[in-house]
Amino acid sequence: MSADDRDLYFHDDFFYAERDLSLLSGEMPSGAAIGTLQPLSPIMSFDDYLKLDAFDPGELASPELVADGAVNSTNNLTPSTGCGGGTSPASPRSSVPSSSTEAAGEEDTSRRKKDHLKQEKEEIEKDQKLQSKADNDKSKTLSKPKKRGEKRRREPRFAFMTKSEVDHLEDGYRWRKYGQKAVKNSPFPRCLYCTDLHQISYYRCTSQTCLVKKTVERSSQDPAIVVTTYEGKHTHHSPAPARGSTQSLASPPTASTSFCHHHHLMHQPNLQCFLQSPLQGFQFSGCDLLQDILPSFTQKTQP
DNA sequence: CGCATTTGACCGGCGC
DNA sequence: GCGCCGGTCAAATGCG
Repeated sequence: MSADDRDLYFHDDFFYAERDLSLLSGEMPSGAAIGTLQPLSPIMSFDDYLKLDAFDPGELASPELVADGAVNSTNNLTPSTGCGGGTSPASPRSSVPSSSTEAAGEEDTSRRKKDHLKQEKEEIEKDQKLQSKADNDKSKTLSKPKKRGEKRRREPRFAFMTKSEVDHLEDGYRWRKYGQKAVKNSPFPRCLYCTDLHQISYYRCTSQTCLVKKTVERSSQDPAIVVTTYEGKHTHHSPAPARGSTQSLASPPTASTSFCHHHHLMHQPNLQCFLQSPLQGFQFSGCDLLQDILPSFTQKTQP
């Protein structure tokens, strides 16, 4: 990335941390964390945040606020504050609590209530599941012993946005990819000029006792931005180092990048006024073009 | 050889 | 009730 590119994305008043950079992607020459969610302390880095013992999304904010797009209430896009203007509030390391994934959720309160009610039941089921899983261990003798009927537990989630060339950012923990899907949630379900789908990757912490999951997707606004959504809480203190190197943690830039050249070319110039607010989500400054291109983001409704 | 990734199939929730 | 879609599983494959 060139200096010009940096200028393109980072305004004077938009804070980004080089430290996060190096942490998040060792091989990234000049990539930058465009913003990391910072619910606790504006000083704490992405890395610190993740490793924090007290790291508990459920405690960072009430479930109402954190769980499943709850932040939506504060995720309204404020129409603009002038490009450079920067009213980028407060916390420098601003974040996008409710990224495309979250925002798209748009779960209503009833649904969250449901989830809440189910939570206890599901937790029991989950424990049982884990138990049986441990029992079965490697002896998966049965072809499909998995009981799929059980409902999933919805952990509080939160998202980080990071400008990175790699999809999977190194956060100190080991992750195992267990799925990848093309999502339609994106404002660009399909590129106008090609048929590439906006894809999302699903990762799980490799620690057997840790149930933390995360999803990684390219920002719908800027393919150069990686939106990482964490779900759950690490139950272990020492993140296991990647085997060998960071290779297992960070896939090559081209490995599973979901954006197409068109996106990249088309939208980059429009993101120069891209701002973030920790509590208010995105802020677009004088980016009419961007709003035209991202109607679903600037407004909830999509044509 | 062991672990990670890929990828198609499958499942469940939700909206219409 | 049906279809869509997000999320997960698991066999196949790749890689160190």
